Amino acid sequence: MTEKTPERILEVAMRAFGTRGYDGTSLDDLARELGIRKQTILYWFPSKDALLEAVVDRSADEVTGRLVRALEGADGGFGRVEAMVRAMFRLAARHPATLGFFREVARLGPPASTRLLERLQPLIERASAFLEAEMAAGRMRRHDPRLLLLAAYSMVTGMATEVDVLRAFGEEPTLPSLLHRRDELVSLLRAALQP
Amino acid sequence: MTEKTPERILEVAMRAFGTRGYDGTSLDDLARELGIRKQTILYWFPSKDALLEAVVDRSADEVTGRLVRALEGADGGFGRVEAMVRAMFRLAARHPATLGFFREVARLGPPASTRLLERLQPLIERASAFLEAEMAAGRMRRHDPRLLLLAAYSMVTGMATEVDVLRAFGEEPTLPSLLHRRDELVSLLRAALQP
DNA sequence: CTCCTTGTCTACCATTTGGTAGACAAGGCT
DNA sequence: AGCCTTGTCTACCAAATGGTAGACAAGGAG
Repeated sequence: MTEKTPERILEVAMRAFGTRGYDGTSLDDLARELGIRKQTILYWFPSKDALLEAVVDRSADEVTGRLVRALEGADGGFGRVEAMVRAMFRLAARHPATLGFFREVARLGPPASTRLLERLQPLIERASAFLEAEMAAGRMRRHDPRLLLLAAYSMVTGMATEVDVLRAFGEEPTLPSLLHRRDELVSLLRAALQP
Repeated sequence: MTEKTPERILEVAMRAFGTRGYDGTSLDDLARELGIRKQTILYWFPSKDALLEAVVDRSADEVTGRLVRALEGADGGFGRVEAMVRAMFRLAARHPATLGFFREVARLGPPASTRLLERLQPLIERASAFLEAEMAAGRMRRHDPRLLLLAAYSMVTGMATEVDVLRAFGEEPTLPSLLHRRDELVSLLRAALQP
C-alpha cells in the first residue's frame, strides 16, 4: 500500500472505465475493488464526472510523455513512425486499459472527449507536421498526413485492445501474438509509406 | 407509422446502443423515443439482454448482406478490396450508428461479442481466404491476411465513426469529408497492397 | 492538554433501473 | 352474442446509483 489513495483511485478507475465503460462502472464497484467506501472516493473527487476528468488528464499526460520520449531517441524518416508504433504497443502491453479508456472517452463525447483531445492536440500537430515535412522532402509517399495519423491510431487501438475481435481473427491475447501484430502493422505502414 | 413495433424498437435500440452505449441507454429512454411505454418493449423482447441479442442478429445480417452484395458486382484483385471499403463507408453514411454499435458490442464482451462474431465468421473466412489467394498468386504484396483484415476493419470504423476525434484531426462530419476519408483510405490500402 | 485539520467511515436519501402483475380495449372466431 | 388472442397500458417493486450530512479516530500545533 505504498501509493497514496487518490493515485490508487485514478489507477483503478482508468482500468474500470476502459474495460467496463463509464456507465458500466459504479462508484461502489470502484470502492469495493479498492477496499474502501465510495464516500472516500467522493472525498478526493467531488463527483463521478470530476473523477473522469482527472483520469482523462492523467492518461493524456502519460501517453504524451511516452510518445515524446520515444521520439527523442528515434532517427528520422520511417524510424520515427516505427518508434511511435512501438511506443504505443509497449503501452498496450504494460497498461492495456489505457487505449480502451481513450476509446471510451471518445465514445462518451463532450465534454470528456473535448478535454482529452485538447490535451493531445500538441502531439497531433507535431506528428502531422513531421509527416508533412517527410512527404514534402520525398522521403515518404504522399498521403493526407492527418488522415494517415488517424488511420494509424485506429489500427493501433484496434489491434492492441479488442480481445474478442482478435480471437475471432485467430489471434490470442498473448505477448508473442501482440508482438507479431506490432511487426505486421509496422510492415504494413512501411509498405504504404515507402516511396 | 408503417413499420411494425418490434422493427421500430430494434432500429431505435441500435442507434441508441451505438451512440450512448448499452449501459447508457435505459429502457425508459428507448420507450420515450418511440412514444410508447417500456412494458411494450418488454412484451416484444423479454429482457434488455434479449433486446441486445436481437439487435446483434439484425445488424450482423444487415452488414453481411451488404458486403456479400458488394462483392458480387466487383471484379477481382484490388477491386474487391475497394468494393468492400466502399460498401462499409456507404453503410457509415446511411446508418452511422451501425459501426458504433459493433464497437460497443465488442467492448461489452461475451456473450454479446461472441454472438456477433460467430455470425460474422463466414464473412471473415471468406475475405481472408480471398486475400490469401491473391497474395499467393502474387497479385498483392504479402501480409498476414487476417491481421490485414483486422487493420482495415479498425481503420474503417475509426475513420467513419469517431466524430470528435475526427474534428481534432481537422475533419468535419460532413458527407464530402466522409468521401475524402474513404478515398484516402482506399489509396492508403492500395499503396500497401500493390506488389 | 486542548483544538483543529485530515481522512475515512456509517447512515441516509431521492431517483433511476430492469422487471412483474394484471387491467383493458380491439378484433377475429365459433 | 360470447370468448379468446393480441398488443398496449397503469401500477408497483426491489435493487442499485450518485450524492449529502455528519460522526469519529489520528495526529500535529499552540
